[in-house]
Amino acid sequence: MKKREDEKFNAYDIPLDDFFHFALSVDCVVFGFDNKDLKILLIERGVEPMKDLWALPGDLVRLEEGIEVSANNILKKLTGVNNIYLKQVHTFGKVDRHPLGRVITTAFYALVDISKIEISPSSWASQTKWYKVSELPQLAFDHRQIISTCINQLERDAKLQPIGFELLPKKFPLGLFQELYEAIYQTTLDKSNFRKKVKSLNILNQLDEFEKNVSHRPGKLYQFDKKRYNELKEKGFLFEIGV
Amino acid sequence: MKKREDEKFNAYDIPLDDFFHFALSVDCVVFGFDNKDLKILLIERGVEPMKDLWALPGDLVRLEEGIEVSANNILKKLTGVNNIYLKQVHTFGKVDRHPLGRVITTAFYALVDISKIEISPSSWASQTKWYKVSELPQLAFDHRQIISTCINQLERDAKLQPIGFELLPKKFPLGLFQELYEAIYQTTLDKSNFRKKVKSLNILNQLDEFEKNVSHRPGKLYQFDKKRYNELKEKGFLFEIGV
DNA sequence: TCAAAAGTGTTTCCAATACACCCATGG
DNA sequence: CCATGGGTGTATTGGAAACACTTTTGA
Repeated sequence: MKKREDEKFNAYDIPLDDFFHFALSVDCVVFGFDNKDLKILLIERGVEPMKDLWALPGDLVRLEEGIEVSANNILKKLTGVNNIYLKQVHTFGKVDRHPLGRVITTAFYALVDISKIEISPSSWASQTKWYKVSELPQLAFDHRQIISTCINQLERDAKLQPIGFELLPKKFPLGLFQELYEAIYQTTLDKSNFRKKVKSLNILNQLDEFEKNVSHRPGKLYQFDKKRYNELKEKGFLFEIGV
Repeated sequence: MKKREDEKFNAYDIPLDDFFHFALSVDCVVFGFDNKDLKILLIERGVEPMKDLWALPGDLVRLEEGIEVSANNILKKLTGVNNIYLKQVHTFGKVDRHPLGRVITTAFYALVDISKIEISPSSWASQTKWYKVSELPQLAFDHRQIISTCINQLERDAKLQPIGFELLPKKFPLGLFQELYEAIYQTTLDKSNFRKKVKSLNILNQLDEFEKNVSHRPGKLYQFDKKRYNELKEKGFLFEIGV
């Protein structure tokens, strides 16, 4: 890092060094889908400030650490899994949003297959819990707003990208797929029409396997065809699913 | 601002003060529409680093200044106009993206009516110029990437929101409106169908005025009906214009 | 034999698309 | 009188939406 003590900069003629006193944090809105509900993973903070309040998993970024790397590290700590699907959504920078100083935070959302993930509380989290998006507790900082922004973004993204696959097991019946979209859009969809539409997208592989241990006719299992999806995406193809 | 010299924080057990050495900047991708082309406003940097290179208008954020406020101030300086349409797009935080230290930057795009805006170079800009998006010069920092991200975002937004109105004069003929969307989507659209679609959205007021001084049949002028737009938006109405 | 969800087929209807044509103005 | 873009009408078609129906499993 260069010396910069007596340089001037910027339209205000303020010593350059005065600008280098921000902290940057990363907060992750981790979405999961479970039992017909869209859920978010929250932690109970184990450190000050706002100790014991529910909050988003997040952390301060170190000076030599990239933002995306930092977000990935948080999820690695929490789930043990690397390279979870992450999308940067928005940066929140209100002057007084953090009691310790000028901390701006960049919010990401993450999508995980809730059935495959084991959560392990870490140093800054004394507890973790999946909350339904409709039943969130009181939250620290401006995390309520962050969540709301991320939910909106997820809804918009879900309409144009086959994002849902990240939230489901590798193999899944179409009924589950539909329930997921019903949870995201908070609505109900016509079964027949939903199936026709999804199949017409040509990004699903039908398997020769069936659901097990269900008290109704077992559904065929499907798999996301990522290769085919990327081919179509190249061509500018749109994937409108649901509403 | 609180004392924090000897507190500890965060999973890494690093002194808290070590985290407060980021700088934050704001960069604006200002879009305008002129003569059938989508254009971006660039400045020639009048200050180090990267002096004399073309770059996005932007500045370091002061510690006591909000991010959005900072973006607004930049545009105010540049155009003399307050409350220009601004949208936060993405935050870029690569560790080595800035030669003076760890500077992360939040990118916004702005939409202006190019015919109503007078640009005045300010302290950090020795020159300003509107460039076609297809003919950009060499750019400072990672500004090429920032622009590319903002163009993508604009394209996506234009499909779902009547963003185009910000780029046009208050009163405009439908032909101009169509040309704008053709510039954004880089395609041509069928005149008759475009008109039908736009009119069916019910967010345009037809005026009793006509274009002047054109060497062809003058077109009727239209105005954006913001009130009606907001009503429909409340109801979750979608505004797909063009492709 | 009942509940519950899988899975399919049909009809209706609207909106996207393609395309042809006429109109008004300046030069 | 022609080039230019404004402005309108119509036929076709594909897909969205609504809804009825059959199938397969566990309990």
